[in-house]
Amino acid sequence: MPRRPTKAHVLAAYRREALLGAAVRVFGTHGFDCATMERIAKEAGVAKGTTYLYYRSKQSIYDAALSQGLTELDERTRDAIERATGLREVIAAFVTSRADYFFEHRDFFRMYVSAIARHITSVKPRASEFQAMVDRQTRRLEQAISRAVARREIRHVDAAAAAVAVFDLTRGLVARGVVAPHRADIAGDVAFLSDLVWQGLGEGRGLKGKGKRDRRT
Amino acid sequence: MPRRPTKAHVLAAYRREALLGAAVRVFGTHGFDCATMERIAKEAGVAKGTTYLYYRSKQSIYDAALSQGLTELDERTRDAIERATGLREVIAAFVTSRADYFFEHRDFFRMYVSAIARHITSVKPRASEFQAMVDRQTRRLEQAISRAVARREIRHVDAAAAAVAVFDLTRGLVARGVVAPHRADIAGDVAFLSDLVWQGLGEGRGLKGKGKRDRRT
Amino acid sequence: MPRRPTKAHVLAAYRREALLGAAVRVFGTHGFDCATMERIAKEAGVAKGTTYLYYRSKQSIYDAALSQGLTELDERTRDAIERATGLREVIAAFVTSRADYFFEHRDFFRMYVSAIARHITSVKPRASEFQAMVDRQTRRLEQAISRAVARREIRHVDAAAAAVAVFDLTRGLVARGVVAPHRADIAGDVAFLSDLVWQGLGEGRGLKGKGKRDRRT
Amino acid sequence: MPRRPTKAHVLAAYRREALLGAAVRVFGTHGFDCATMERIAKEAGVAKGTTYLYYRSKQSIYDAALSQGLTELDERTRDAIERATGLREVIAAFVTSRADYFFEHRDFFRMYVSAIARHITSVKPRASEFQAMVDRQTRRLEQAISRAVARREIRHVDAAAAAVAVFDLTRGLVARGVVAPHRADIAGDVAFLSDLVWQGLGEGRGLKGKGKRDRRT
DNA sequence: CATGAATGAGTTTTCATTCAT
DNA sequence: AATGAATGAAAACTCATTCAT
Repeated sequence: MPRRPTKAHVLAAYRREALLGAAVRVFGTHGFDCATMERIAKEAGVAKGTTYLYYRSKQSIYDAALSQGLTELDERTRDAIERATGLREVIAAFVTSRADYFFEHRDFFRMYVSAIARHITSVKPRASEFQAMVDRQTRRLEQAISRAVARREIRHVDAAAAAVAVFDLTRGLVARGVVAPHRADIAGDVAFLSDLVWQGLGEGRGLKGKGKRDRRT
Repeated sequence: MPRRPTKAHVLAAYRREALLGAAVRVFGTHGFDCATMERIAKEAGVAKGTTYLYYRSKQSIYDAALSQGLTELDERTRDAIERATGLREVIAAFVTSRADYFFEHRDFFRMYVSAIARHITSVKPRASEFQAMVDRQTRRLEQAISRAVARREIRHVDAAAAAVAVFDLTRGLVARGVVAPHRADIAGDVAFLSDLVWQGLGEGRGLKGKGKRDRRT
Repeated sequence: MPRRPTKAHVLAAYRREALLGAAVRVFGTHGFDCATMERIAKEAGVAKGTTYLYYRSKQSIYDAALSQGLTELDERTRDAIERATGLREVIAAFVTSRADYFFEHRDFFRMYVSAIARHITSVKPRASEFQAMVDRQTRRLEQAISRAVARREIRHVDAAAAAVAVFDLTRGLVARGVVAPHRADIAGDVAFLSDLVWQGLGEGRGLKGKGKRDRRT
Repeated sequence: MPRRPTKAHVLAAYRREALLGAAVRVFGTHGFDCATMERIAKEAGVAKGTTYLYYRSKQSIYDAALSQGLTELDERTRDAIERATGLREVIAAFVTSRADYFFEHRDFFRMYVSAIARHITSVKPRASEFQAMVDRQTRRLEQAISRAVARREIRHVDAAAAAVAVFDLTRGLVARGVVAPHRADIAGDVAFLSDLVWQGLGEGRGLKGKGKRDRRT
């Protein structure tokens, strides 16, 4: 019976939110291993033990923070893409919305990058869940590209490959912007990448091609 | 009189090499913080204390391993690029040589990615040295692009931006190959990216452009 | 509002006290370098990690233990001297109060001696603070001697030199009592030293003298 | 058949000497625990392993160095005392010769002090041997005092107590000179102490006395 | 619910001692 | 005899997690 937002429920939600924000800041500036529960708790304004009332473990608060950020990011990207018409606009929307989000949440971007590193580093663990979250990020873009191919807006490319290419380019763009915060021409960078890809996907000069294949890892 | 590769010298070189290899494996599969000197030592077939006869600290063996790999990688890329004629071949050579190197040394790639994460996570430390090593990786590609622009082989683009784009695409390609080792069509991926960029850099259909600017951060 | 000796405060004070006591015992019987935090913790009845909740480092608990002992010792000496009238009584009070304190706290004496050795061994470190603590020990005696000279109770001697002489004699007396606990005639020893000095400071038989000079190092 | 100083024997003697000197320097400036065999070896100009050809262990080279220094010191004191006539001269000779020796060998003094601390700190170990070496130091002075009592040169005091008093005063004098090397009036200090004791031992003003007892610990 | 004191496993690093060359 | 590479035990210190209040 999930009704009536009790005072307790409100407080609990507030706490979880505060903890998640603190977690992003601390994990983003220290990395998983160097971050301490003590620091997260202090940053969230609670006692160390309280943290464990809301999250089972360090790993679990890390996962929650990561997941929340990725979901938010995904929503932003989805909304931006939905408003776009034509692949050219979709690509620009994808790059822009993601870059904007990350520049607004630099700590989250740091955390995100280190999560990827953690994922690559260590063959074992719950790879699939994180992988799935990341895959979802390119899903919509991939679909837009497929449709563009179908309606002959662009040449016949592997939509998944093209999507991850845009994805990778965006990540690199943001990474450079985050480590060198003084750099200015983000808008120019975005435009450059969009054009590069847009033109790269057009009917071109003697391409050796690459047929449509299933790209899903 | 430092001549004559003494037996001792040979042994020492062998040990350093073994330790570096072990370090790459362990750092690559555990990350800096979770890697233990004990494990590195065991992996190298020596006792824990021995490690410290060759490297002053955990950080120092990490740095050495990273630096050696990046240097080797750079040399491979340089040689491949030098053999190429025309920008199209240069780009393909860059992507191919790096992808090949990383697929031959997956553990090093893991270590490399986690080094980047470490670099992004934590604004403070000896950023510059690592940054310089990474920058060097794109230097040659950037120069080739500049020359291609000068001789009108491609349109007038920001060479640095184009170079890091290729760099980022390559990294993404490799990352996917490393986490999903079963995937097959590496050659196809390389061709796709090369084409994408090559065509993207050509004289194209109504680009909104981006003038030449200094991209150096 | 730092009032009300909370239950927590009492417990913390108790812990600090227990740890200090344990530290004196362990440092006293093992010396700084051979003492281990584990042993101190066990001696205090807590876990290893707990020690670090109360003292930042091994050095810091050592300093605290030493400082507390020296302060207590100084207070005892001061009280004893204040009750004395005439230099003869002052000297006896100095020797007696210190000897009593050390015999009551043999472990602290051991620690104290090894602190002096540490101070002498190694020219570099935070010498001054420890030196100041030690210097304070002779301050009051020196003043009493000065006054005795002024009122012609004793001959015109260097008060500082005389004070450290009494100080050194006391230390030797205690040291012998501590290493050979069976020895009995402490009172006799004290009397002997007091007399030796008292008579030594009187107007004597053809002294080659030593004028008043500033003795402060 | 200990004859013919072989070349080997000479070399060995030289090595032992060099190692002992190095040991005094290193133990004197670092204390037993912080001194390393490596450093001693380097200081002596040999390899680490070589040290173990001449001394079984760290403890054993420590003991040897200490013992040699104490023996030398004892010989110097003995010679000085033998040349003296009358207790007053004997006392001055004792203080002077020891102070001189220590000021010539400050590192040895440091080592000596830390050896005493080690002896007091740790009830267990081969106490007796070191104790014996130290006791020997006061033996001759004690005998001279006994004779002086016998011939009524001084009042009837406990010779052993008087001897250790002089001993302790000398140690304090030297310690202050060693930690504060700039201080000048060593000669003045020596004279002051000699006078203090000499007069203190004379027939005095209303002493409460202390009978002759066996002082040997 | 919230707290924060307590725990102890785990990590890096040092160094006396050994031993093959 | 001399060397110095190798060893591994030991110790300070950190921090995720628990639990009594």
